[in-house]
Amino acid sequence: MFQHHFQSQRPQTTAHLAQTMTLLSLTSDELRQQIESELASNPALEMVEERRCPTCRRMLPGKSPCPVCSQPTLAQSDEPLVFISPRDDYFTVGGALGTEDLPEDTFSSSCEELPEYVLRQIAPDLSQEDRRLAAYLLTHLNEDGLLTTTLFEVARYFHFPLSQVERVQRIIQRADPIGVGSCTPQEALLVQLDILADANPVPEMARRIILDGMDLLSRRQYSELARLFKVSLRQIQPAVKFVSDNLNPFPARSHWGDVRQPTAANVEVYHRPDIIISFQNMNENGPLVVEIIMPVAGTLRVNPLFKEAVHGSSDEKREDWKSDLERASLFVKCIQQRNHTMQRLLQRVVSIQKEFILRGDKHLKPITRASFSRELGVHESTISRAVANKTIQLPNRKIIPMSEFFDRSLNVRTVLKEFIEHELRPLSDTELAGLLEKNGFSVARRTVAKYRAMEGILPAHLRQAGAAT
DNA sequence: CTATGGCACGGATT
DNA sequence: AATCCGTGCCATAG
Repeated sequence: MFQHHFQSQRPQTTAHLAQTMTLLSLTSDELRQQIESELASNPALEMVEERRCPTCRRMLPGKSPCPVCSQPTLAQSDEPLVFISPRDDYFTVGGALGTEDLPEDTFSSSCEELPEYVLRQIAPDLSQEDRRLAAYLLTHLNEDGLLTTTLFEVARYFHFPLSQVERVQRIIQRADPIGVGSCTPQEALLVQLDILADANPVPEMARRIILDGMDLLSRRQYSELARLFKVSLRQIQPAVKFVSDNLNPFPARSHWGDVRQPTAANVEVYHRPDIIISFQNMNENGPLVVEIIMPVAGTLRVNPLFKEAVHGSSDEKREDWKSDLERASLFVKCIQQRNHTMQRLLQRVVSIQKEFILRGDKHLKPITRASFSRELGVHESTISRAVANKTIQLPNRKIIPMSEFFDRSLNVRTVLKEFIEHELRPLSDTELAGLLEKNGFSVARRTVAKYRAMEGILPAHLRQAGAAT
């Protein structure tokens, strides 16, 4: 039914469908490459710059007010606000379109708002002069929230004494993503540790392993670490756990992978999300704003002048150009199709998983891709493609793979973890299964065991009793 | 006998 | 069509 409508509305070839499918499965970064190469090879395509929001620099299609920071409009609807957001952060840094040669960590969309966010927190406490300094420092952060220049450079640039720069840096480091503006991950950890130490007891080993064992720590070579300090593995264990649980060497980055067992290789860390969810106007009670990133400097369209010219001319080139036109319009349609699908998908997903987004893992509703495909009237595989390989940034700056929205067991695992954390005596898997059952999660005993393993929790007889946090 | 981990089957996902 | 994930069944450890 909808399928028919869908196809008759767009009487395209199978090529169209195929291309849309391909585009759908691309991440924003890959999409950028696609668009760039298409743009370069096809003269009929052009990019039109959009108007920018004066405050947040987002590009706004049409004349709509900025959906992210416009205060008054947009009623308090419960529905999330989903829109396509062209972001050219990737380009402005390098100046040119080819940014391939830029180092990985030059910039990222996720840190665009960070400087402003931090500055807003600390600005009231700063003098005019320091504010300028802070602003400068904050524009030299990489995507991890670490400084890309040295304090010395900055001091020289401003002709300020180094001590002054250091003072401002210290203030920045204590602002919200604690440790932001540090020069190294190590420094960030130390700052975080200091701040935590004010309020809570911290393992005395923690400071030492960060200070002298940073190298080994980051490579998770704990036994080496123990040897370095001439203590047993058991003795440094609490400190290591403390550090990995509570500290984050990349202040702007959501999570530091999962620091569990020494499970061999590096854990994947995400940056440059494909989708960003935030609160409208940073208001925690406001509606959610969902940006689907289009990593280009505007909107793509068929160049009307080119079209005109082709119709007018009778060159022998005319046939070539006609095919260019054809291809261009096809490409644009595909992009639009992609965006449309993403938009509808996100609208629904965010609306359903709002609790999860706001309150955390426990509230994830186990939904399936299949149910969405029915709801949106598209094929299952369409949803799969749209979800696969994409990452999404939550309002709390965590970046998670989009597939997490469809994790069938995350909520159960989280609750399970809580039970085990709060248990008074080590509960067996069977008991845990029963406990979960009572709370509305019906899982087999065998599955409890699997989840435990997934979370790196030891079996009951190896856990020590009465672990209260 | 109880608690767990290994293997394999069926449905969901890709 | 190939792969992943939750579960049931069974062997093994305590």
